[in-house]
Formats: sequence, structure tokens, C-alpha cells
Amino acid sequence: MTQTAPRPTASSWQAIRDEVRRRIHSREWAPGSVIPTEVELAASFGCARMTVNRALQDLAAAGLLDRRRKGGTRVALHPVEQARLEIPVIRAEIEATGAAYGYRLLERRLAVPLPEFQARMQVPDRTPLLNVLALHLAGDRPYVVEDRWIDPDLPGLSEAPFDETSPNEWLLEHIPYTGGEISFGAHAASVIEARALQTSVGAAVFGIRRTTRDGEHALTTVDLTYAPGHRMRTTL
Amino acid sequence: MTQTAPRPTASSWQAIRDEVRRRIHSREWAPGSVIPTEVELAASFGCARMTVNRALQDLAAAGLLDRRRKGGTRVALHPVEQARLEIPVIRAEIEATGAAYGYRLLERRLAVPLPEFQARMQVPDRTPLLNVLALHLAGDRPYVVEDRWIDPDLPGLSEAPFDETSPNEWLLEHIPYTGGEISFGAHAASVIEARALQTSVGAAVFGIRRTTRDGEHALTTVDLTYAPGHRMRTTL
DNA sequence: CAGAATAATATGTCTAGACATAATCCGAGT
DNA sequence: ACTCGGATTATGTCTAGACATATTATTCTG
Repeated sequence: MTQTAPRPTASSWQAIRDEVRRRIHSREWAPGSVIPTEVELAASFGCARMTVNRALQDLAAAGLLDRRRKGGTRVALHPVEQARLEIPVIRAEIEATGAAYGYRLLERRLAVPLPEFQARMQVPDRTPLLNVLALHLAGDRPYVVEDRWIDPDLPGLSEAPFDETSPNEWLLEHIPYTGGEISFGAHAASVIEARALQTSVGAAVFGIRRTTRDGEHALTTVDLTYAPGHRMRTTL
Repeated sequence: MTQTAPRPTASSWQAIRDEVRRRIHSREWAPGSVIPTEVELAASFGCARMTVNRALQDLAAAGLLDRRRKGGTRVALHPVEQARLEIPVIRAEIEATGAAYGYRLLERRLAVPLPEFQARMQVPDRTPLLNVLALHLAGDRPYVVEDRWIDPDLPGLSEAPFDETSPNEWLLEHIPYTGGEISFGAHAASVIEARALQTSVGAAVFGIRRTTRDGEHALTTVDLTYAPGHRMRTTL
């Protein structure tokens, strides 16, 4: 089961990547120092240069290596730590805990957003947007409040009442996008949030703020406010 | 400057990756559907199969594609959203805002940790660990409190008084590690946190909880509690 | 000696072919 | 029908060589 025999020539690009990463973490190759060239590594691993190249490119993409033509490959100064957070659809997130998924639409209206949301959606003053307030439940316990503003001109939106399917799910399923911003923070629960989450006003809650866009055009922005105690986890 | 002439055969793996990504985002290839095989794509792009392979592997790593031997390649159902959070050294994080970095050691002692930290460090009952409480400042404003527990047997630890350099920085610089866990959440500021951050007890604060290990052995675990209003940002 | 032209070098990428491996498909036998 | 195996197939990976490209190092020149 265990890798009892660490053969010097385990030439697969993933094995080479792991070995190089090990040498970086073990300080065998110090931060900032130049590591052997691809040709040298290929010789020492007993494989083709392309195989080494594939491994080093992977580590460079992960931020562990800095590579420059002719300059060689060096270990990144500040081995930038990256945590890969997976942001699942809320339904999947809840079902993954084993609880039954529940959904309740709290409000759906066309309204002029507050300045904060207006800025996030990059729309002119007094432009009405579609606002949807909804609650996601794990079993019978409130899990997260979704406060979303949507560009009312999105195709198919009029056929989406959001009384059964959450905007979170509907948008992912129907609206293509190219990117966006996301941020995480803490705030004191508002009156609306506290009521929906069955907690007290001012309770410390975790929130995700997110804007999704297609090119330059903002499609939707959302505040997800989780019930107290919620944590986002990952490994690094 | 701009790519005015989008030639049908711009065969570089990055160009192919971009083109495939475009077809996915434009719903030309719908979520869940199987896309052409590597051989077919290679023919249509007029390049070698390896080139297509490299492009598709990149998209698969990004979570946009699901690939299975013999099963073919299909567009991911729920384009698993991944946010890559960069977790910088606190000093760099503060200096990036333009503020001067400040550091104050609040406490340094050998003590038996509370059950919660004991569990995180995976040590037996009544094992004393090194506890360091420190404050990081942006200019003259408190930025984040670092409450850390360290394996007292780490080499070189006795020469690290932590009165000038934070454990955060010292550990990254001196102790190799292989992985760990990290989680993000919100909680109400404790008395100690409130005093250090110059805020009120019970204020909603953002916290990072992190354990770093070398193989199976836990090296250190830390609670980082940020001043109210702090947000972690990234793009997707 | 400064600056420009030139050589050297490490990475970036493509290719064409080969074999490995995991899944699926499908037919044979019970 | 149902199960077991083999044939098929798409991806996974390696290779050896070639040329491209960016950058550094060196040499030539005014």
C-alpha cells in the first residue's frame, strides 16, 4: 500500500511534479533559488524533457515556481499559498451534509436597488432591477438567506417564478457567464436576516458577496448570509 | 494589438482551450453533453492530438470539463465553481493596502490548550504547547489578532522570541510543511479579541482557522481574527 | 567605455507515433 | 433475462526530435 520503495526513476509527469514539490517543501531547493534545467532533470529522472516540462508547468500554474525563458526555473520567493474553495450550488451543499433540501421564496419584486447594489451591478441611477429574497433550509433549519438582484432583461426570466427553484440554481442552469467577483466576510445580522435565519438581530453571521458577469455586463449580484456557526472549509 | 483575424486554425493549445471554453460558455456545447473526441477536434483544428489533449486537460483541471476514458469528454453539469483564494503572509497583505506594517507581541507562554485546540493539534491530554498571541497593525489601526498554538519541539523555536517577527512569518520561513486545513467563518468578538482590535465585545468578526502539518504530524494551528469589516476577495 | 549587434541558452510548444488503461459495448453461454 | 468476458474505444501518457521565442551573455564597434 505504502510507497515503500521510492524508486529514483518513477517517470510520470505527476510523479515528477510530486517529487519536485517535495524538494521545494523540504527546502532542498530553497525559495528564490534556481533549480536544474529541464534537460538536466530529464536526465536525472530518466525521461523525456516534455515529461519534466509538463510537471514544472503544473507547479508554475500553482504558483510554486517562477519560470522564464533562458532565465531558468526558480522556486517562488513567497510560495504563494492558494486555497481552492469549491463553491457548490446551495442545494448540493446542503444535500452533501445529509440533510433534506428545503426552499422558500420570501419576496420577488422589481425595485430600484440601494446605491451599494447599484454600484455592484454598474447600472445608472433609478434603474429598476429584479430583486429576489429567498431562504434555503437544511431539513427544517434555516441555512442561508439569498438576497439577489438580477438584470431584468435576461432571457427567459419572465418564465422563472422562483417559487420552486432558487435563483441560485436557475441562473447557473440557464445563463452563461464568463466571470465575476466574490468576497467573504462577517457582519451583524440585519432584522430581515435574523428573522429568516431564526436568530437574533446583530448575531455574527458569515456572508458571501458575489457578482457574476458576462464579459463586461453584470448579470446578477447576490448576498448570501449563512446561519450562525457556518464555516467554509478546504485543504491546502 | 487586438486579435483582429480569428483564424479558424490557430493551433496552439491555449488558443484551442480558449475556443473550447468559448463554445462552452456560449452553450454551443451544452452542460452535460459529450463534445467531439480528441481525434475529431484535432482534425477540425488541424493539429496533433496532443495539442488538443493539453487544452482539454487544462479545462478539466479548471472544472469545466469531465473526462473519462472511453466515456469521452463532457461539459460539467454544475460547472463546479472554484475560487482560488490567495493567502498571503499577513505582512504582505497589509503592505499591499499601502499601510505601514506594525506588529505587537501580546503573549508568549507554554500552556495546556483548551480541548478545541488540543483536538486540532492531535495531542494527548495535558500536553503543553507553545501559545503565542500577537497583533498585526495596518498603520496604527489593529488589523488582525493571531492566536497560535505551536508544537514546542519544532527545531529552532527557542531562538524565536516572536517579539519582532510574527509566528506567521517565522514559521513560513523556517518550517517546511506538506499541507493542512483551513476554514473561514464569522463569530462574535471575545473579550481578548475586542480589546486587541479596539472594538466591542460581541462585534461580528471574520476569522480564519488553520492547521498546518508535515505529513500526519500537526505543526501549528492558528485562529486569525480580523477587525470588523474585513473581507477576503477574489475573482472567478 | 558605452551601446549595438550577435551568439548562446532555457523554456514554450508542436508533432507523429506508440503503448497503457479504464469504461463501455456487445455477444455468448447459462 | 442475466451474467461474464472479450472487443472496442477514448483518454492518459511517454518519446524523440524539431523549431520558436524570450532573455541573458558576449563580442564587436564607434
